[in-house]
Formats: sequence, structure tokens, C-alpha cells
Amino acid sequence: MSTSDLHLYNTADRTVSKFTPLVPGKVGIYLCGATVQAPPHIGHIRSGVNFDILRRWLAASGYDVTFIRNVTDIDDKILHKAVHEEIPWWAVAMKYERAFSDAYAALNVLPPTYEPRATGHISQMIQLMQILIDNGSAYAPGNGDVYLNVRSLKEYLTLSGQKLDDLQPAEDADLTFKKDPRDFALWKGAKPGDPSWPTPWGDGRPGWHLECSAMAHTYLGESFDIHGGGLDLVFPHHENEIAQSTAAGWGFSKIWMHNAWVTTSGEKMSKSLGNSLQVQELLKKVRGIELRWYLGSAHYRSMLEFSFEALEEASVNFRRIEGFLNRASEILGGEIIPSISAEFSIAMNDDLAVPAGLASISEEVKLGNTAISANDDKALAVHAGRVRGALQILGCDPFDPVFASTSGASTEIIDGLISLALEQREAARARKDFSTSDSIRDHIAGLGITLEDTPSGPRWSISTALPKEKGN
RNA sequence: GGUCGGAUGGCCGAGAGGCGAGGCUCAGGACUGCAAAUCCUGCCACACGGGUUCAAAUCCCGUUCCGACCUCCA
Repeated sequence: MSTSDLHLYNTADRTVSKFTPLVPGKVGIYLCGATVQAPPHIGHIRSGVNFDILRRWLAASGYDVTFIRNVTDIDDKILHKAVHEEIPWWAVAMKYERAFSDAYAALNVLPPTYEPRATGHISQMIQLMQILIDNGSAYAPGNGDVYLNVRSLKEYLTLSGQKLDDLQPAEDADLTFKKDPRDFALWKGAKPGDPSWPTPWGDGRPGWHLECSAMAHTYLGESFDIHGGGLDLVFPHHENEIAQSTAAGWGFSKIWMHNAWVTTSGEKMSKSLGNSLQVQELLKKVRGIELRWYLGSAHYRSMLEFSFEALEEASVNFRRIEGFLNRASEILGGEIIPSISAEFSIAMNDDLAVPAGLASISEEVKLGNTAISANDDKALAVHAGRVRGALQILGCDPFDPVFASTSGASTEIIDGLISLALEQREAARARKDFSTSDSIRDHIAGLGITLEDTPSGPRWSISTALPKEKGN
């Protein structure tokens, strides 16, 4: 069913329209990944989650998806950090690249098809600059820099809808080498002590924008379907990518998708405090699957106002769904076969309307629970399958091995110990010694284990990944 | 100054002219030894002022407030 009815919002024309891939059955996506100069915060990872959901939905819709997410491993901030931390720049880049990889893995963001690093594509960047210089779109003033001549472009700033002359001119740039203050650097001439690579125009290092044009071209060709990134990349980064690539004669991306921010106190995160909303910190409070559920639950184009209360609420909501799937799995005595309901499909096809999809999941959970009460295993299998299928698209399938927190061996031991306690509790209940049975229950609950008495006997589940530690 | 978004119940969050998405919280009920889990019921909101319409949260005009981008940004 590669002829899906998917509609997507395109920043380029600010409308939602039907998605038609350039090559039937295939989709190429380029997502601007991280500049690895600090640990990832949830804003970074939201972008990863949002586009991971897009990717999973495309795949589920029958498309063969090539998903590229780059790593910017050379830039001013990395260089500054290297000086500050007194380690080589490449050690800074690797340290934070690993931090990002860990965060992506913890939130079940699938590894991209290819994950190119900027420094691994210098020759492709030089080739692109050569094309641009040869056709008069770019110039090398002789100091090692290479600039794009924005006045030479047929079109510029089409994504952000701005006028070149309305832009506040950059103050920092050494205007001496630029023909126009709005020209931007493709390549930055080497400064003493900084890493550099040789080019026909002198030694230097890549400008930020050039990297993505070169890497997208390398892995996806001259034209591809979707280019994604955070809303703040629209200008200048994506405008400049478009400028470079189209000036080279490439078709470049057909659809531009931008995720909104995670905000705190109504403001973009990076503007507010240097805060503690790093992924690793939050994973001490909630499980990765719950953090993902939270970040993925809002529509990707809506601002997500972060609060610990909202995060906790999302966790509670998710556990309800997870609890249902666990119950269903035990009752059905086997793996739940995932399926996609019509409601969920319609929601996702409407520019990834996850919130509407969530409503359909809630409905299926309710129907499934009702089926359990009615001992209707056939209906239960249907509803549980739809819930699991939807969760898989959202990357929140609790049965996904990615989220298994304990090894099989230790789970068996725990299971044995809990069962022992439960047997004693049942014995106490049988002789109406409720103070003893409740004491056992309270003790188990204190360990973060939830007990449910079902018609077929008590069952237990770990309610949190970590011992309860209430804070915030 | 230019460009672009946003304002929905106690809270989070959809929707985009007419049946009040969904979740969380709270209250009541069923079930339970008591709980938990689950189900049922209840809680009738769309920044403000005008207008259009049989009908407006949704369309139009105006206002207020909040935010983003304008060469570091997810």
C-alpha cells in the first residue's frame, strides 16, 4: 500500500497537501541533526522523536525510506569548548555525539539509514564550492574564505518569506572580504590553531550550511522528498542550504518540515536558564518510553510547554495503556499481533495528527478493557492489536526489547520472589488475616511494584523504572 | 523595523461554522474484606470588543497579551 493518503504540511508553501514521492514507493528524508557541542536536551530529542514517528509511519505505509540525519562535528562552539575543556576538538565532538546517540537509543529513535559526519565529507563540499564558483554564484576573496553571492541568486529567502533588504545586516562579519554584507560563508579560512583542510582557495573549515547541502546530495541525490529540522533552522540555515543547492543546479528538497520547540515558561528552552532538561537528567525521573510518549504526544508543529507535572501526567497515561497491553498479553497467552485501525491511520495521514491518534488509542483501550470484563478474547485481540500497532508507530511499544530494563535472569528471580510473597498474602487473605495481607501488599508497593487482584489471581508489575523518588 | 506563530475548562492538549476529541485531576457509583486495576456517571471551556450568519471557539474587522526568527540554535 505504498499509495498512501498521507498529507503533510510544507513550510515552503505553508499548506497541507498530499504527499507524492519523487520515486514511487520510495522516500528520501534529510534531517538536520545535532551540532555536537553539548549534551542533548529534550528540545533536541523532540526533533528526533517527531521525525522518527514520520519515518515509522512512512515505513508502515509501505514506503522504502532512506533517512539521513547528519552530525555537525566541526563548528565554532566545538572549537571554543575544546579550548575551554583543554581537550582536542574531535574529542569534544565524539563525547557529545555519543551523548546524543545514547539519548536517541534511550528514546527508541531508530538509527538513521546513514549518519554522516561533516568532517567526513570535505571533498564533497569542495566539489560543491567548485561548481558554485565556476558558475559565478560564489567567490573566494583570497583570504581562505568562500562566500555565496546572494545577490546573484534568482530566488532567496523563499522559505521564511523575508526580503533580503529587510534583514538586519550582520555586525560581526568582516565586511572587508564580502561583496555584500548579506553574503554568507560557505567556507571559513583557517585561523591559527584551528583545524583546517586544504582547498583550491586556501586552508580552512566548512561553514555550517555547506555541510548539509553536500551531505544531502551525497546520500539522496540532487532532488529528494523531505528535509526536516527545528523551526529555528528555517532562517538562515535552510534558506542557505536552498541557496547553495539550487545555485548548483540541484532540485533539492520538495517538502520542508519543521518541528516546534519545547518551551519553558513560554520561552524557547535555550533562552531560559541553562537548564537541567537534559535527556539524561529526565531519564532519572521517568523511563525512556514515558519521556518519548510525552515528547511525541503533542503535534509536531505545536509548541510543547514543558512541566514536570505534564510529564508525570503523560507517564500516568502511558502506564494505563501499558497495563492494558500487559493484561491482554497474559490473557491471550501470546504475542499481541499489531494492526493499524482506520481511525489511527486517518489521524496520522493528516499531517501526523498524533493527538487525534492518541484519542483513538484511548478508545481502543477502553473497548479492550470492556472485552476483558466480558471474557471476549476475540474482541480483546482486535483492540489490543490496534493499541500495539499504534504504539509501534509512535515508537512506544512496551514489548519492544529496546525498552526491556531488566535481564531475563534477574526478571526470573524477581518473579520468583514476588510470587513467594503473593502466595503468603493469598494465604493470609484466605484465613481473613487482612492486616498481614495488607502489610505484604504495602511492602511490595513500597518497592515500586503495583499489585492488581484479577479474577485469575493477583498479578504484579513494576510501576516505575526506578524506586519512587518524589521530587519536583 | 521586517517576517512568522500563538492565546481553548482545575491542568495537559485536539478541532476549525451547526452533534462540547482525548487524557490527567476531582466528585459520585459498580466491583473489592479494604484497596488497586477496570467500567459507568458528573465537572459544559475556547484572550477581549465589534461584525457576518438561522447558527461562530471556528469566518471578517479591530484590540490586548505572549513567543520565535532576522547570520550560534532542535
